Amino acid sequence: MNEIPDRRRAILDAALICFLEHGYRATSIAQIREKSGASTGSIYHFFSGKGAIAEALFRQAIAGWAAFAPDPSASAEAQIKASVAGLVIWGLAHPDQSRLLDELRNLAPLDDELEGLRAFLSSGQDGAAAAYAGMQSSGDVQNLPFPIAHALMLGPAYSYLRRATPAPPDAAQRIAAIFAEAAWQSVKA
Amino acid sequence: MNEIPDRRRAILDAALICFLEHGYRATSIAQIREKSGASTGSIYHFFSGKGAIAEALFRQAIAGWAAFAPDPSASAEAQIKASVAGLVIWGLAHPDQSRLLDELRNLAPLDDELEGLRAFLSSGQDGAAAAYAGMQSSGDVQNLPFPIAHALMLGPAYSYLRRATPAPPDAAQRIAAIFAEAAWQSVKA
DNA sequence: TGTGTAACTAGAATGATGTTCTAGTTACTT
DNA sequence: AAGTAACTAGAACATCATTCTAGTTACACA
Repeated sequence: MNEIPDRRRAILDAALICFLEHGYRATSIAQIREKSGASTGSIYHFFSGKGAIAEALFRQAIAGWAAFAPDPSASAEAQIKASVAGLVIWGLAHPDQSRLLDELRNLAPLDDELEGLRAFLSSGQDGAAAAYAGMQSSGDVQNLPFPIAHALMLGPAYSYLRRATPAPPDAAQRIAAIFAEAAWQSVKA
Repeated sequence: MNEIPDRRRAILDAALICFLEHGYRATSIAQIREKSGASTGSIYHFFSGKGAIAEALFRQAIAGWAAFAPDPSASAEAQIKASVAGLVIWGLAHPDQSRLLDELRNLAPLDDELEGLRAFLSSGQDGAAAAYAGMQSSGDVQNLPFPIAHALMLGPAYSYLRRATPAPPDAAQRIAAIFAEAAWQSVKA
């Protein structure tokens, strides 16, 4: 079995707290070192650098959102609405992690430290593009270039969550429904 | 007339080139120093730091987009469509500057160097909120909280431009029309 | 039980960066 | 001609991510 060493776990926990509190850039290795109790050497033993720590946390956070993944056998409308609503509901329930994801997603193309994240992100992009292509060929959605369709569907949710504050579940449901409906209206055939 | 080389302008020009080429974060003061021919001291004489240079360039770039500002006497539909289409057309004509604006806009809330930019951005946000409130009270648009309406209208364009490549004017017009139409459909009463 | 090897840890050294400091030099006013 | 404010230069400084060197532990195997 793959047991995660305590040190590695402690480093990740400390880094998550620091990243949520001060953001990725403003967090120094020294802060992570002090909060985790690990030494510089230990940190660089487990991770190739600050970017690799962020990447590990990114994958961990995205797992929380993945629970809302749409059922591939559902209708195009249901899949798209579920994707968008799931993103909004998860984001409003975990605004800190949501903002961290957004920060890292935007930083990745520009920051060489986050090169590993770029590959991970573009693979996710490929999956979404394939799913949209399927809906297109069954005539459920408009025949748009994927970058445009993607922006139409998820752009509003990303943009909103960037500045959103925590919301109680019922309010989050209402807000999610607005974005889900708008997404579907924007791309439906 | 003594045509003294304008140090301030040279610094801004050099910084713009560096920021467009490597991004804000990856640009060092040393690079700006070398490209502009100014010394470190000169740079810090004219600007309080790297963030202040970015802020000056940000205001300069936004002036280019402001040429597309909608006519306040037009209908709500025309104003909203003009705003979104203008953003997309300008962004596709100047992808470098557009990406720089986006980068700085996303970095501002997280980077203490860019504190000055935060005030500037939130003042712009206030103006947009007031304009939307006016359309709301005349019953032209849905009664949505402004952060949601803003995300619905401009989120897709922001999201698209972040990854877009230069496009010829006719293609840009077509793409802009898609986003403008979607924005209006998302918020119209 | 001893021994060798790999995993792990520590913290000092390194190199790069943004910023500040000190000491000038230039331009303009009176 | 003198004074002063604007400007310039580049060394000094503090902080950061990262690398390096020298250990210490855990554990397989004799």
